[in-house]
Amino acid sequence: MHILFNNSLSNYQRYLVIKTYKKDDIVFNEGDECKTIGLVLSGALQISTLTILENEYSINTILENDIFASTLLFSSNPFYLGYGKCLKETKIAFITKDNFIKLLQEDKNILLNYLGFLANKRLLVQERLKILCQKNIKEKILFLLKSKMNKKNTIYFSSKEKLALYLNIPRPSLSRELAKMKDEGIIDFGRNFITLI
Amino acid sequence: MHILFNNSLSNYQRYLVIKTYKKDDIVFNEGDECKTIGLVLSGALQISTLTILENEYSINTILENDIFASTLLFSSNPFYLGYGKCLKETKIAFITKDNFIKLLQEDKNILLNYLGFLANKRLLVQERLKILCQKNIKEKILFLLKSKMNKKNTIYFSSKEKLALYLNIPRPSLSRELAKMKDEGIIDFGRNFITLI
DNA sequence: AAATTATCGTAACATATGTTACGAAAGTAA
DNA sequence: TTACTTTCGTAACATATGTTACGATAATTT
Repeated sequence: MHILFNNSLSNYQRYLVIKTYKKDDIVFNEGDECKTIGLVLSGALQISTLTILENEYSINTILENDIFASTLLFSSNPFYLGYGKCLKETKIAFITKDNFIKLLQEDKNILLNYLGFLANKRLLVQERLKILCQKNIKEKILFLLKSKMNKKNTIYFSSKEKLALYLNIPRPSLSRELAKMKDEGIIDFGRNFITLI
Repeated sequence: MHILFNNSLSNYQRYLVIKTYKKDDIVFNEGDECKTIGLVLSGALQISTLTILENEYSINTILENDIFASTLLFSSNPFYLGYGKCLKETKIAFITKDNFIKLLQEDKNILLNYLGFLANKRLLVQERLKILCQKNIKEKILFLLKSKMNKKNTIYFSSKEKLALYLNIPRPSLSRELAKMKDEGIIDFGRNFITLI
């Protein structure tokens, strides 16, 4: 099911513009005015945003069935702070602000879907915030486990490097702490999982 | 101006229920189902949420002209994770989910106000997230300055203790780093301000 | 003004974490 | 299989940060 539309996209043709991009195509540039919300229908869009401090970019990848610019569009300064580039062939549906408002007002399902989407996004960010606020690496790992583990007390991840990035710590620091906690008998872990004992 | 309503609240009487609480009154308890969004019209509501890890509460204060439970109401598990207690006499307007949806669909201004409110909330959280992701205290302080300072390159705060809490560091660590940066000639600071040089 | 309380700066010390480098293990491709 | 690349664990070292305590200063109350 689509994140916004319960019915087929074709029912909403008059509200949206669908564009198809090739790999490395630029979707928007830094400084462009943000006039539309964007739904990634397929492919992957990489958003690189200039950081305030240095001339570096923080990177965020929008995958299939996700939405971008949803916050920016309704903020008081709706200009892109970075650029968006496609990582592969990507199909995006754009909806102008006016059309989007119409959709939200006319279609209760879309409104509910969108409010649910925003709630989920916010919960994800808040969870990360809480993890980063833990006072040391051990607590970060435990918090992550308790909030994300399944019924078998296990979390899975693609790589330790990615996990360390999410926890905002260097990978060797993560490895060291995991080894220590395994010694203490608190957890077990493998190449792509951690289990709480 | 009110955060949701452009006109007088009395125009929306049939959509909302206004309650007045005394100091220390409980507005909701942990485990209660969240069926309404709440607008704090005056006073202050302190929300204490149980943390996952320990039997501790994280505290969040909702002041006049702010909204609470806006995320919870549209999440998949809408039950309060903590309790809400009034810090002084407090007036709150409650709107049921159904009524709130009606308001959003029928009144374009309310929809826009609410989307703007959510956007601002999200930007605030993201900004804090970015600060916490800085690799050391100096960078945290600089990031804070560059994102929040006024035209005179200055930020103000109520106390160093509060600032340290926001940066998620101990107060003495903040003091030490500020002194160091003052020595280096990067900043100036006083009891309730920091200026970038 | 005096007394009391809250906020803050400072220092000494302990320690958790960052940094760097290297070899082992796993994964991938030829 | 072999060669190559990526991911990972480990260790040694440097350092930033946490912790604790105490006096100074500012703010508040009496």
